[in-house]
Amino acid sequence: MAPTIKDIANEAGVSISTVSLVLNQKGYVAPQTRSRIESVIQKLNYRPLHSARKLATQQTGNFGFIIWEGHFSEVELFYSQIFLGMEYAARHNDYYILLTTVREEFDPKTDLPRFLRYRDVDGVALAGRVPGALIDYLDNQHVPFVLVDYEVPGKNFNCIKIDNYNGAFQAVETLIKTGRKHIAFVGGSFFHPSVKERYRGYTEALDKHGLKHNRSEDYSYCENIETSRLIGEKGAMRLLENHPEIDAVFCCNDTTALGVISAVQRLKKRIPEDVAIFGFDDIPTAEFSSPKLSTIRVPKLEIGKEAYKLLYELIQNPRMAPQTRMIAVETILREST
Amino acid sequence: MAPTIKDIANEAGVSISTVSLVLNQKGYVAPQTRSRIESVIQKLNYRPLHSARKLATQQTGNFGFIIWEGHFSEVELFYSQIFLGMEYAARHNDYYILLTTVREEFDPKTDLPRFLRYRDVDGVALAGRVPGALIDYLDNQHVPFVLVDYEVPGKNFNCIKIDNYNGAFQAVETLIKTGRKHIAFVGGSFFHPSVKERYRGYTEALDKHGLKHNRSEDYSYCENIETSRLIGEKGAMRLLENHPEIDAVFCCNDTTALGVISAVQRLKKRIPEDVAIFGFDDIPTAEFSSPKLSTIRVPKLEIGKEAYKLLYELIQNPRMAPQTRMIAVETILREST
DNA sequence: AAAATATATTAAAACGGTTCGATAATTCAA
DNA sequence: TTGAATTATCGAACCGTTTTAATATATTTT
Repeated sequence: MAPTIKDIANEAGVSISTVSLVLNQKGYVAPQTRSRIESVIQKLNYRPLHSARKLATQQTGNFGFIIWEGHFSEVELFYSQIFLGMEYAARHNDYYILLTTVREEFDPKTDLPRFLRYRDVDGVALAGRVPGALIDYLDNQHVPFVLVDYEVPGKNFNCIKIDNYNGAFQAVETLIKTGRKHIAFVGGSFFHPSVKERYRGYTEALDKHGLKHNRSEDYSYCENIETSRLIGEKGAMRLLENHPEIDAVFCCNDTTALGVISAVQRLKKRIPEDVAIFGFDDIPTAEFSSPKLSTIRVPKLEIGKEAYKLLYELIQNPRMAPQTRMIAVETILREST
Repeated sequence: MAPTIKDIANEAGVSISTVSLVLNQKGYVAPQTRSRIESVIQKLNYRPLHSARKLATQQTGNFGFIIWEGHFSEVELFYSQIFLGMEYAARHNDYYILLTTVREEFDPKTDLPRFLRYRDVDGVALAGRVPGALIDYLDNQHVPFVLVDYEVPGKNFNCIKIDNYNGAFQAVETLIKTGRKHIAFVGGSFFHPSVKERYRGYTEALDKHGLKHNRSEDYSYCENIETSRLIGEKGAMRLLENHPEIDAVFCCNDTTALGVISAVQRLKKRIPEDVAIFGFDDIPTAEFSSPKLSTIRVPKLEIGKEAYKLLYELIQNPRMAPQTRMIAVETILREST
């Protein structure tokens, strides 16, 4: 059997209280006692039992990570990477991250994730767009939570945001600086605040450089269909057929951009000579597409790490005022521009 | 505060033992007592506290899910889907799945996942190829584990296998039946038993139909480089340049096939008229590539579910003899053949 | 030198469940 | 009718920690 705190206490000739104190670095323990206990711990390879510790401290030691079922599969590895970032951060700490998905038609009565029903988490990270009913539930039940890459307009929740506006602005400005005059926008639905922000970055970059004529609705294509890739293909087809003068496309994410690439290639136009293409996210595939995709790198691991940190601080200090943390992005130039 | 078992007992006018009995459906409880207790539980929305229960039963209530760091990112959503399958199965039960990755250069001394170091799991699922040192560790420490989509030659471990041989055989036979005479093979390293099996299915299908001349080494390309996609591109390039007569390529997985597709398109050959392409796995992207990819569907969710079930049985009956469960695959015909 | 403070250790009471064994009431078999 | 078996309930021990408050000793301050 695995040794318990009692075994350590006996072996070291002290009470279990003292062992607990060195375990948690609390109170006063004489230096030589401490080191004696520590060496016994080493020797017996002792680890405190999670459930016992959690029972005593009245914490669960878990954070939840919730994502739309569709997102987890569709948006490639974007959210998986954010999850990994959280998991990495949690490794240096005493928390486990429980990943689960919720269905598109979410009803808190029946679809509440198990770890919420059983109160098995101390807090929750919500990745990407997430059912409003879920957010309301967490808010009402006072479960600490942070929104990751999402926000609720008009509400002041804890969130980790990506600097979508500046990323888009930089991307489009880069396109303009390389001489592109007719820059189109292709993306998903404006339901997602990130898309909105990226679109805003796009338009304001155009404005700054006096390319207002790009801003007609004709130059942008937004639709909410099954997959981002399909949006890219359909969008590129329609825009390029109606407007052969288009010489660059800024895409609202990389998956969409991959769709655009394949459509442009089918139309026998050269990339980047005839049409330059810019993505957003820097998913792993972006580096291996042909041509390799220029994009705005979103540091996904760092986002996860930041989400973890915020959640952790929230647990330590439950009355902390909600805050927003903005994660900077980086321009990555490859072959598609 | 959340109600405890004591609150339920008081409210129902019984002892906590009795409440515990109905909670766990054990022993004898009079029908009317049971229903009285149940309605109190309903009314107060009581849930037993995980850590308390786990402390008492001496179980952790967790299973681990371990995967190479690279795999989780590279092989698209294959393993994420298997994870999801496990998570779905666990939902109807009392287990949580803790997902973590291990580095390529794994050393049990320093890189042991936290939940193993702290003995926080009752069992572990290992997805795909996984460090031998990790398997040895689990075996020595008698941690129940199952290999998913992997096996160790010569060792009799619990595992969930995909029917790679028959899948490959079917795929190649399908190609042959549509008149293809020169069928190439492109894939990753033979380090992975699945690749070996798929190659065996490939060769035996050729043999059965008297296409032995395909079997020269010239018709297959295997390399272990960064990404499967790149393997596909390089492989297709080399094979098609040296052997213009090749009229079909069987790929060891879908990601590789996507690489092959883009190489073939770059060589200005038509798919499937000039070259038919067959994948393996049926990753989500397969349905949205152009042309859409014909492939062998591997039921990833089901694999996860089966892994969970096997692990669960293993916990119930620790002295169960190691067993292998084979998951059947399905041919999916789309546009690339 | 006495009082106050800091250091060191521990016994015992939680934390919220499960389970063993005792006890009592009821049903069954001989 | 009696003894055994079954049904029903509960007290108490236990699971492995943390934490509070008490006690003892050493050190500092007045």
